[in-house]
Amino acid sequence: MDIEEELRIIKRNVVDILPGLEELRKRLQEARQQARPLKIKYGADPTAPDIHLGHTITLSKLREFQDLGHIVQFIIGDFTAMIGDPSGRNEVRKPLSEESIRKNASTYQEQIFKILDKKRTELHFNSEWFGKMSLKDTLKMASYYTVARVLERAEFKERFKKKQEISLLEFIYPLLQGYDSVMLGNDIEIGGTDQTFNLLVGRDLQRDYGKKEQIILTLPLLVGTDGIRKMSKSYGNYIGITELPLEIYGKTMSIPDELIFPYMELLTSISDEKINNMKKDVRDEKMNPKDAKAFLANEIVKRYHGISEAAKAGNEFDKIFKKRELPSEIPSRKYEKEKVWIIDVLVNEGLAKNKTEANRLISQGAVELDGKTITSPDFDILMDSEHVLKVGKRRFLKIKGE
RNA sequence: GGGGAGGUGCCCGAGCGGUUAAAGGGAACGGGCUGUAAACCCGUUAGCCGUAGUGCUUUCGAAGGUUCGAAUCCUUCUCUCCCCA
Repeated sequence: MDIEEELRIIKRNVVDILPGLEELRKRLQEARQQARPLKIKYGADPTAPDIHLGHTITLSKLREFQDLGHIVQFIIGDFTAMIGDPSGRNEVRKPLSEESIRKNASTYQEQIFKILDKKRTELHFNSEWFGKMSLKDTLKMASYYTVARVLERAEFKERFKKKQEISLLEFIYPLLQGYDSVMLGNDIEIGGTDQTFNLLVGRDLQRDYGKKEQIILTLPLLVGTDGIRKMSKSYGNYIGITELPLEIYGKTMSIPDELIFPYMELLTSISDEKINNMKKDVRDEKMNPKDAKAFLANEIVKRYHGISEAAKAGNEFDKIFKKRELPSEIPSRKYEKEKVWIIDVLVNEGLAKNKTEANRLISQGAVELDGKTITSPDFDILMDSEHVLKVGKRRFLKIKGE
């Protein structure tokens, strides 16, 4: 493949290349001459084991590198997680136990290979080297960086100005992440735009340790389904790649309209041309945004569950929300009693979190039995035949007697 | 070490002796409408009582106290932030 073509693929969706495109081109050429693959580093934090669409932007980029013949160094920050990861919030995150880290890490491994090519992936844990590091080595590492440099980091600058707490550990954190690069000797490191500073530290440290400096690729952060904050499990605005097809489809259908095209660009392999055409059609009102969204939802489900599951999810969604019919599969539950109080059913089956909520749902007209709205909580379901209970628009349950 | 500010419901944040289960916003849930679980509008959001009341219990960092009555006042403890050294 032509090197320019390779660069074109690499550049797609990338926000920034540091120090610049030229360096990247040079590194590619160099690797070709030496007939070696490039090593691409990506660090993951084992605190949130469920991979969601936000992660897939970077993972897909890694996969592209693999398909171009390069090697991915996937590093799990098990050591740093053990001492607590302070990144992000204004609050220091609790350190994780060794056990939960191990569990999270293995979940990670299962999930990343839905996207990455196992044969072209090296897996590393940073406890491999940090576990053995002496205080002397640590201090040496710390000596390479200055307080002023660390304060350059946008987030620190902000918090420093607002006089919020910054722990010493947080200060060192970027160094730890950077030291991973020193140990791995990677050519490129990729991460979200929020990681820019940390990635740059890696570059600096590699130089300080006399290694070749990594080239940095930053990728956009994905806005979550709420349309406001970045996608994150802790904000509950995420779509996980291991979720059920209908869940993924439905959640995608619930994103604000403005997110339709950004999602298409970042999360699917739909061609730019096709995306632009759709954009235009929606703008000219030739296409209903809902249909563009349905197309997107289908693409996403297809990617993680295959084409037939995607079609099924789409039909199912229309059935429930457009035609207001019953879904084709409804969980069912047996009761041995002759009759059961509606409130008890709602609570027992997890359709309401307590009796107060069950009462509220009924008074709001959210509960239907066999298509009829239940108006009073003073109601028993007779277990003479099978009944279909519907709560809200999307929760269904079949109940029957023995 | 000295001084100051503060910890309120899922989150943010008002309240600073009764009318406070606690304003407002966010989020979630429900309803309406629709093009969808978009947007918009409306409602609900401590728990309990077979449904109902001017009902009962629990909640404002923790524990005590003052008072007919406290998230609001006092004491002690605890945690956080800021300033000075």
